[in-house]
Amino acid sequence: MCPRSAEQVEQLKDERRSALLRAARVVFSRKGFAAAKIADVAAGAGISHGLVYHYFPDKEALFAATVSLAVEGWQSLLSQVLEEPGTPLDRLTSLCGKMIAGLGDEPEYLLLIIQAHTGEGVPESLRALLQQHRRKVFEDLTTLIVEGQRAGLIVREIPDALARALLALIQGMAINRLIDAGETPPPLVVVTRLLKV
Amino acid sequence: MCPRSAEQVEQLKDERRSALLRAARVVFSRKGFAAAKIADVAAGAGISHGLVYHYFPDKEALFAATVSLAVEGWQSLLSQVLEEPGTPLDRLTSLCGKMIAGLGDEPEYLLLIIQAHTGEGVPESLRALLQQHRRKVFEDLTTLIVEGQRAGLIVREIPDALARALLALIQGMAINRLIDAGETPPPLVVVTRLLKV
Amino acid sequence: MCPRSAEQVEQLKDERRSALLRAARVVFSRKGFAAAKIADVAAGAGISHGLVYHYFPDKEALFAATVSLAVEGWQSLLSQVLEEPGTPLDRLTSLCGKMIAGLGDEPEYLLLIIQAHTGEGVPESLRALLQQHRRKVFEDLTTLIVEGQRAGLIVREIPDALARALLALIQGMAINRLIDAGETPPPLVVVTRLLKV
Amino acid sequence: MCPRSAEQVEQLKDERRSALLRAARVVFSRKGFAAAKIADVAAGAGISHGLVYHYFPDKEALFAATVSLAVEGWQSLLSQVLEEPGTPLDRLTSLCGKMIAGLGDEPEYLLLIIQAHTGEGVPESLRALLQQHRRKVFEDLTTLIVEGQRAGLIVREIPDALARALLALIQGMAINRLIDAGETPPPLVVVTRLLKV
DNA sequence: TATGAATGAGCATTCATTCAT
DNA sequence: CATGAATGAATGCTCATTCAT
Repeated sequence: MCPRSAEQVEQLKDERRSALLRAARVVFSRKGFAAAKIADVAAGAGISHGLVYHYFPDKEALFAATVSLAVEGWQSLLSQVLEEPGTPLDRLTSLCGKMIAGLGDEPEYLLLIIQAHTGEGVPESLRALLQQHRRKVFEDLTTLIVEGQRAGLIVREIPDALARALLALIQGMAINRLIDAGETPPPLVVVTRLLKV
Repeated sequence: MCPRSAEQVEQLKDERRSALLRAARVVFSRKGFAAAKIADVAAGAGISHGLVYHYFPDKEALFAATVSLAVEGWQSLLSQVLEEPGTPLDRLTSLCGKMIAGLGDEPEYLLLIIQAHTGEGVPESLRALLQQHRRKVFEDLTTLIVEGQRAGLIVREIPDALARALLALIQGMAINRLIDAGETPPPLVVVTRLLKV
Repeated sequence: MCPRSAEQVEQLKDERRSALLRAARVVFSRKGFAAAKIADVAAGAGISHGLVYHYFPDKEALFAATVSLAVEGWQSLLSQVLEEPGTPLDRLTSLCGKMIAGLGDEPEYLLLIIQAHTGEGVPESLRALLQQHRRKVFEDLTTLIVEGQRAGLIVREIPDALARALLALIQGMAINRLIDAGETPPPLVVVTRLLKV
Repeated sequence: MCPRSAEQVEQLKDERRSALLRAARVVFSRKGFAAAKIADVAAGAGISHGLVYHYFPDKEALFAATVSLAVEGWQSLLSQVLEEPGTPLDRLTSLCGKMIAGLGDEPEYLLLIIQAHTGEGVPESLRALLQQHRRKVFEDLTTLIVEGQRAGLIVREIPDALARALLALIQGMAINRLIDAGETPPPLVVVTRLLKV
């Protein structure tokens, strides 16, 4: 009845929703959409499987929300880096550093996106979101690379090819992180060798 | 009954086994172990789903055989390249070229290995095989890299880190190939920038 | 705490109980016991689904109460008509008229009784109540019919058969009312043709 | 391999399909769509629940097929009677007789149609089929009644009202048959009293 | 051998019921 | 008392696996 309680209830709901999404990120990224069990996600979030359906209408919606969150995380990371000071190469280096650091905390982001791309039963709307996201990332990367090339800081290869290689490298690192959690990723200086003149 | 017939039968069996494994490679790599349906694989090989069980005892065995084949392909590619003439950098370049070319024909190999690593229901023996494979690949790569560094052809970063980065790049390219079949992979010269001094 | 409040509370409870039973009548008669959702009934009564359990111990009890009410309505209609003045045929005609009129307001009574008869999960006690009710209705009807026959007002067919036919006709009309709400039931004069000499 | 075997297999499939539809008719008519369990139908047909899905894609399709069959049975009965010789009253009497006799063997037909009309989760196409069926039955009955009235054999009430009453009576009898299997339905002569002058 | 009918374990989803607030 | 979050049993449906033909 009192506002405090209502707020707390609301907050609890949000927390649980977040916990669900966190658990979903782990489960979906490791197993893919089809193999992931709602019961696993629920267990990961510490709730009963039935309760999942109070927060998301079905497995597909939970997956879509999880992937959307990952995409948003990427987008915000990207736009944040784009506004940093320094040369284009500095910014690309910062981006790679942040992505690599992110792999430590949340190695699932990239995996999720991969699963969503390749998996079955992924709704078309989600696939469209991902395509759009992919295009945006490439555009931003390519823009930075071209700027860096003009400044003479980045090697004069086809910018698109460089962007593709950079992303492939980061994604590959995410996968290796998942395959072997103990392994340390290659240091940043190795990654940026792809770009430097 | 007559030997000829028996041979033909034997040959037919082998052909079918191969067809099955080919279909399985495609289906498993795209959907993962759990989401792949035996019926899909059978349809891909042009036989009834019941007949699959004349060639493999169960789904797990079919998956294990498929992954083993992929691993063997890698191993043979690797050992073949190691015996090539030329500098260590030449050989590494050749390896990368072959792997990239392979992505065009059979982009599934790497994906399969990833699936096998992360999936559920993968038998321990298969996981062990993969670990061993992984270790061998790293060893060989590292050896080549060290040789190249001694020859002053390869940059003096931690060899293990370079090997890791190279593999991550190739794997990432395989994934992007799967996500967007139309996309052309980055050219070899971009890939080898990771290594060159 | 004060008596006034207690009374009001009591009254509120009664009103809510009635609202629940009214909503339950509609929902149960249209969907049957199994398909009816407690949440639907609660929504129909304008309360939360949890509150239903303050008024009825479980779904079965709510159903039983709903059916009992329908039975009581029938019984009271019947006993009221039996005490009316006029010939037995007059009273039967009056009964049919009231029943037909009732279909307009509350077409669910008969349906409910049918649902209770055929449904699963209906407690034995309820089924017994219905059997007894059925027997009583037949007895009363048959008595009236026999009287009417003695008075030469009702056709000399087996009284039990006439009673059965009359009830079947009324029930069938209730069903058609439910199937097609726009349809007008056959006029009373057609119904009583079953009986008249 | 031999044609005999193939035929037998085909025949077995048809038989099982029929057995399924027979079981479905019983289960659906007694419980309605929502409360009927696929497992019950399967058990009634003597097969496992999984096999049901080799014959019908889902519960809804099984229900639709069951109802369609019932509708077809009605339609064929009706058209058969319409071509019989004799006066319109003779034909109506024959129709009622056949319907009453049918209640003995397959009391579910009418109930099914009722369930399909009132139930939840019934696809719109099925509902349309039923509406159309209903309209056709009314038309045919009304035509017969009008003819009979012209011949002076049937009472001069509103033909539509007579048709409605006749159908309601038959439906009510079907329900009572279901409620109390032991009970004998009213004799034909009582039913036709509705019509005769 | 080859087929596909048959079985049943497993998972997504729903909903009656409970209970903390 | 009133709410709706939480639980878990039940049910539709899928699919790996078996086996009669």
